[in-house]
Amino acid sequence: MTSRQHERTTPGSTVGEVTAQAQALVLLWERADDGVVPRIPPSQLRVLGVLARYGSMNLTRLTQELSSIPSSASRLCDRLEAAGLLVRRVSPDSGREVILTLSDEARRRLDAVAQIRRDDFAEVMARMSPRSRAALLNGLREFSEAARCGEQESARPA
Amino acid sequence: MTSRQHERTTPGSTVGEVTAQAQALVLLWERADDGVVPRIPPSQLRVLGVLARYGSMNLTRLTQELSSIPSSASRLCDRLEAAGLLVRRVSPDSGREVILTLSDEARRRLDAVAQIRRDDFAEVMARMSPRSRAALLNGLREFSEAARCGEQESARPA
DNA sequence: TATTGTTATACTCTATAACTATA
DNA sequence: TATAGTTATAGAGTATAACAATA
Repeated sequence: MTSRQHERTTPGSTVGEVTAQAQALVLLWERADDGVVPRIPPSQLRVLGVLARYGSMNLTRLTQELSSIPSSASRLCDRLEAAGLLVRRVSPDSGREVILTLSDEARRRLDAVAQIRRDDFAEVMARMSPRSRAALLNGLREFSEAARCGEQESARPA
Repeated sequence: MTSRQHERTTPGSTVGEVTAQAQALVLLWERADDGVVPRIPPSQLRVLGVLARYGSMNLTRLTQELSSIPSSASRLCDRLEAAGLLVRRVSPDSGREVILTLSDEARRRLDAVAQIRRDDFAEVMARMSPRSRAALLNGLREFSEAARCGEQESARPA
């Protein structure tokens, strides 16, 4: 399993170039997390991000999304609940499941992070040519689409 | 300071679209960190990443790069040193400064993470058209260049 | 005296293991 | 009996404050 089929269809040099050039974008993306006040620890922010992307879910699902384990996720939820960022309630369908939901305050904080991020990106993109901005947008759109398509079979085995 | 000049030169809708579509790339990027075995905690991996990008540095510089404080960074270095991933030695120029350097083992581990990342990206990019891959690469190149240009003045104030 | 870095203490984060409760 | 989740306990991560050593 050291070599894969796709490495014959997509030149490794292009893949290597993309990952190398993507770093600046990733660093700028992550920088926004440090900018929100009052500060939210990275682990907690990650939980909020998962819930914002996929909606309410139970603890088992959250555990999977975090590549974590139930006890760690449960502790995280303890702190988020204490901070008023998360609501935990028993599922109406199954008495042993818990439904995790973002609080309104959590949504406001996530909006703040997203706004910081857009400001950071706007500052960089203002220095790009319109043509480059369009290339970036289209490239990212196709990448997102391709990532969505492969979401099912590409879940990394435990 | 609620509205900025660049928002008049780059349409906010494009910026919003790019940040929205960039998420899939960022998530895939970050996923590689969970895949390295034996596992390296995110904070430690972040330190290694900083040292790999900028080379050896003293603790004050590392603290700045992490948006952290000296005591936290020093503790992190304690654990990295104990794990054999980092070498701490007194600077030959100044007896109160410490030079932090990656160990060979750290470089091997970082290489492993990078390889996982390239494999993940290759798998997604194999589902893109050559044209889209080229657009993505060029867009990211321009973005990186623009980010580098603005690095000086855009350091967020403490 | 200012700068560089470490240490004391306390709280947050994560994992292993043991546990409770529901299906 | 298996599944969903929580609770000990211990080690990793982070910040505030106090400290030692060098410039």
